[in-house]
Amino acid sequence: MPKTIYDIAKEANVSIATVSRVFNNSGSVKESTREKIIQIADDLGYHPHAYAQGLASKRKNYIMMLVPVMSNYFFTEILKGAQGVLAKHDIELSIVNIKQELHKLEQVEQILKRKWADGYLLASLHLSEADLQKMERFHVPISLLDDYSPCFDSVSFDNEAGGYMATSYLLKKGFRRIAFISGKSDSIPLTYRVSGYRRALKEFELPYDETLIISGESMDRDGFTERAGYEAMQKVLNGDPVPDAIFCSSDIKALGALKAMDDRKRHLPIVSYDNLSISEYVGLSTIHQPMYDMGFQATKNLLKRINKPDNVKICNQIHTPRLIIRPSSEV
Amino acid sequence: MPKTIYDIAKEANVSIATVSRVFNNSGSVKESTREKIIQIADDLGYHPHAYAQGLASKRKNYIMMLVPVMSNYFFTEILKGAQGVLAKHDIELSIVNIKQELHKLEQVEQILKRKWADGYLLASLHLSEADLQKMERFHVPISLLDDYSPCFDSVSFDNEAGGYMATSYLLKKGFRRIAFISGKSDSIPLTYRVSGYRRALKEFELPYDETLIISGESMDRDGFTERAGYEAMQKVLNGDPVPDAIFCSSDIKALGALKAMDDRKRHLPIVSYDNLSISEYVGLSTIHQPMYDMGFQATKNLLKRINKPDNVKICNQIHTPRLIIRPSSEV
DNA sequence: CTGAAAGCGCTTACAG
DNA sequence: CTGAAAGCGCTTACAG
Repeated sequence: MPKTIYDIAKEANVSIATVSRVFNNSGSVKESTREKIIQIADDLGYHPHAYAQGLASKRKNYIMMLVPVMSNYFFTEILKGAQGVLAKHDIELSIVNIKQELHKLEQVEQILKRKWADGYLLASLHLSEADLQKMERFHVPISLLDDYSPCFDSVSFDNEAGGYMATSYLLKKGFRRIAFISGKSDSIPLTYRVSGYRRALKEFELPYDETLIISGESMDRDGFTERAGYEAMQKVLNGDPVPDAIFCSSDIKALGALKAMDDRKRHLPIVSYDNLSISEYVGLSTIHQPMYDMGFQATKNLLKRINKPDNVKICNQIHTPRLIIRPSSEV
Repeated sequence: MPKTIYDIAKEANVSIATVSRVFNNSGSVKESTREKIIQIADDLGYHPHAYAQGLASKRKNYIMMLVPVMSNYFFTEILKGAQGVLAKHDIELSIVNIKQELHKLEQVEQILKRKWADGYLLASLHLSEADLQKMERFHVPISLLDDYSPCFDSVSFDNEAGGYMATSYLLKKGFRRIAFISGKSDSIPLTYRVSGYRRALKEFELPYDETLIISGESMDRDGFTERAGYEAMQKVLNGDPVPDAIFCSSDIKALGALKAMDDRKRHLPIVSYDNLSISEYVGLSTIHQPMYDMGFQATKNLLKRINKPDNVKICNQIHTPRLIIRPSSEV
């Protein structure tokens, strides 16, 4: 039932090679026959089969983006950045969700192996360096986003700087006991944020007290949920003495933390992380990261790598975040 | 460089047919040769090429989900539902973002034509019935989610009932002038919600006043943004007289509306729509829709349709939403 | 249990 | 400007 290149060729009295050429704008085809072929293809509803093209040509004009939990609210911005680049290239993009629970590496390998796409954007996957190195044997273009590796193009954030900025802001306002609402303890970005937090403390000649690093119990989505933030904040408020201020590792958790404070009628200044669009509306001070630009850059890197797999030298970009002050820290 | 089925066959001293059989668990293969082949494939890092398999077998074990703006926060739940079904089937799922700005139909057709997947899940696309009918000529399994059509399997919500529930709840509490914060006026779900709103008014023998249907100016993401909600709420508060209560078409907009009220220090009871996870934490009364179940059902429908394209009769499921009361409506 | 061979729907040198 | 033909990496009757 679906038409093939043969149907079109027969109808137009040309060889399939000619039909192929008009659909690829490759080789020169007489204008009149080109028009005839386009016309016939339209009438018959013909469109080249993606798999046949991919198999025959090695070029798929298709890239895949692998991301954990789609709920990363800032993901929308990354996506827009990617689409900003792709719009002019006639390349399709699809997104594959990598589940947190299972072994991430296996899921990623599973996709790469099957040769679905010309290249892959790995976003916020936070694989270990060792795992990332294993990706090299697939010899497929890969571009990292919100992750760093010396072996791949990457666009990442300076999480240490973010942690430092948030913490030193609170310190400068005179707060001394600053709790850090954390998450899964082996999270790479969180580790860096804690480093920044410690550096700020050190600058103020304050001791690092690890009992101030606090997480909730809920661990779905790596503890990046309102509930986990709520639980963590309850612990904070049970502290003796109660801390002076909070640095929270994500806006979503901060929402939970705010509610915990409301419920206990006890309000501590809080700075969080991500600058989701909702944060402006709940008045949350937070660390902003340029997600759109990241998506844009990472996609550009990938295209470059697809076009010249080896000629381009590895490009590692690091973006510095920005502190945004809103009422939540001005209590 | 990448290995093919021929490399494995040669190494194992068998034909490619045999290798193919072990990778498909089809046909019987002597246990010892099966093991040998698996072993060799592992050593050489062989994995079947998705495109070659798809082209040769017609079966791709791949489905695509087409969705507008990924930012639909409730999308996570739908995705989990879909994954719940797929987990046992060894079928891969990817997500393609359909941009709102451009002609949606063309984008969808572009994907369907290329025969990427065994079937497609169209979620919240809200294409017109006429557009949906055009999809039939691709003869490809399609399952609708948050949309209805007599021509395709679908799982949808009763938006009219949702509008009715929210409105009549406010009416029962004694409020009489109820504003509806809307969005893009041609939105199909919004049209139904307004119908429900009107039905509730009628039951209370109140006139329908279309000046109470209010939208913001911002129209990105079809007006489903905090900003649009903020703008709309400003208009509401400028009303003369100011309405007694608000029915808001989405939680995200309600966040903007709440801020507008805070800024004006004027608090009206509000019920909104979606029950995002954040809503619990900001205390928003809202209409809940069973997103996980929907994702689950729609995916089941799709698999059924893929396996028996014609034998299964079209299944249209409609879910009734549920009102959740929280502080925002209890002012 | 296994192999030879045709076929899936394209692309792309090569030759003219 | 155009065609014949080989090839991309698989699957699947068919035959044994």
